[in-house]
Amino acid sequence: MPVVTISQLSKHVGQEVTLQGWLYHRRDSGKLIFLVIRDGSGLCQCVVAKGPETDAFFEECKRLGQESSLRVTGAVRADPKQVGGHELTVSGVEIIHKSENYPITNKPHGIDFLMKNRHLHFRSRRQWAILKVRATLVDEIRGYFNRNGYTLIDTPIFAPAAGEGSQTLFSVDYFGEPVYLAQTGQLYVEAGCMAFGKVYCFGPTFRAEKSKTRRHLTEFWMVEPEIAYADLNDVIGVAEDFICSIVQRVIRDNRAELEFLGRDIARLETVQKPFHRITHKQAAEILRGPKARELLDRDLTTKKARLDEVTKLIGEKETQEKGQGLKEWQRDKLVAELADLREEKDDLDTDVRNIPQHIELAANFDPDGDLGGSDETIISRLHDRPVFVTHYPKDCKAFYMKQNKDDSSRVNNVDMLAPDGYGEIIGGSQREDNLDVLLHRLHEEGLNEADYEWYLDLRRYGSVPHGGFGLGVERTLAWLCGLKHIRETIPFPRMMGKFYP
RNA sequence: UCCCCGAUAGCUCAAUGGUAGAGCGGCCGGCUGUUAACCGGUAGGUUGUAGGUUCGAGUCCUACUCGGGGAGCCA
Repeated sequence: MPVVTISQLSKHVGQEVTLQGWLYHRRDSGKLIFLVIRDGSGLCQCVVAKGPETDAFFEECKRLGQESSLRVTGAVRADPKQVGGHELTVSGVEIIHKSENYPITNKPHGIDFLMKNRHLHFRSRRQWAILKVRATLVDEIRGYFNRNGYTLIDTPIFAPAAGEGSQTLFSVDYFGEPVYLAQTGQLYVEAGCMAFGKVYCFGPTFRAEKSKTRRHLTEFWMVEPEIAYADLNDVIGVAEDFICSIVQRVIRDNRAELEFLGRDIARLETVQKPFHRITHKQAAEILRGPKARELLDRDLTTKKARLDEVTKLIGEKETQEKGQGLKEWQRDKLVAELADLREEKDDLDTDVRNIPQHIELAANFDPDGDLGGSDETIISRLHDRPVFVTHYPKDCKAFYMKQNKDDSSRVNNVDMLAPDGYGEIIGGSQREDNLDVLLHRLHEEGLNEADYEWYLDLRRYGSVPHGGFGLGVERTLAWLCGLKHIRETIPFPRMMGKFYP
């Protein structure tokens, strides 16, 4: 009997095939058993009817625990009502392993429990869908640069103390000497572009910042292209083209997953060239101006109204839930609705508490300061496409960024803000190619020149204008999938104080 | 580092300071088309830890531990 994957079932309608997978869900009804099988490519309901043909395994199937592994043979039937659109009428079952007491059930679980069971958690549909999109995203990242003449340069993960300066890094004992886990491959990739013209590095990167938010991981993946003979405009052009390419590829290859995740695909389809381009000065004007104020005032009013509404709904549903004579499914529905409402209420509570501060921060925004998280959200929400913000004050940026020739207080850098408040997913710049200016900036930042000798060589031997950017894979994926929390975007998230499993 | 919230059965949650409960999951039984199936039965607890207040603490107070969210910092 041919072994096929569930994703290929449409080619085998009417035929007898074998599936090999795991039991995702089981229901039985006396003389019928419904086995929903998962094989990594999809889900398929397999029906075992009591009869002479199924006698050998019927009773065993009835007791089979969730996530038991098995091979199922049967005739394929198209059935649009079923998950995946097909159903198998079972003629044979081979049980490989009986699983008992699988911890993750079809009822709601808390996030702490799910994260402790992450090694099992990503067997479930939603997590599976997210990680399928991740695989496409990663493939397109590599594909985009490979197609466009970039050479992959792998940069070291053990890095000497000299990084970008201020950030907190993880320290490792390296034969008795302290080294650090790399927080960027950027300086190395600059060396690469002088050898290969256009290069990129792609790998994990590490930050020891004590950030406990839905946007932070301590270990995350970043791709960093670097281009010789490029100015800021060239860098922005590549970033724009690259983002469009990623979005189109994911829409094309993962429409079903995005739909399952409830992502508004039409919203993603609006990601087209050209993106908005504003300078940091223009951003400051927007933040301090009436439009930002109006947006936040409107936000506060609607959120307050919704908070009252949600609070009232919770009260009503709690009363209903305590009432008598409810069917179980009615109670389940209420419990699920209550959980959602309580979560929404928590979010609204924090928003209502934070918005007045955001109003303050925006109104008093320092034109010579960095954009805060709330400022980025305001800017991105006032635009219908991704926004490039350029020319930040040099004091809040890294030493290697190219000083602007018209305004020496600014640098030729760019941050790209994703739509819908997903924040900064790209940060890049043209690099300082003048040795004297670079040395001056290095000293200004209080960095040790000796640590950077090799890097300074790049400006001594054939220095050219060049630049590049870094894109955070997990934040990008959270945006593409419309997720609230970055921890779902990576198979085994590493967060402050968490490294199991 | 700072601020807010939380911890009760394997899981999700209840319990005006007064006898710790329900649903799911497990186990046993019933049902030929179920979709988080349904119906009946059954086992399952040192209420995060340590103190304190009280006749009496899951509930109030203090500290700690762990978790969630946010600020700062960042992709």
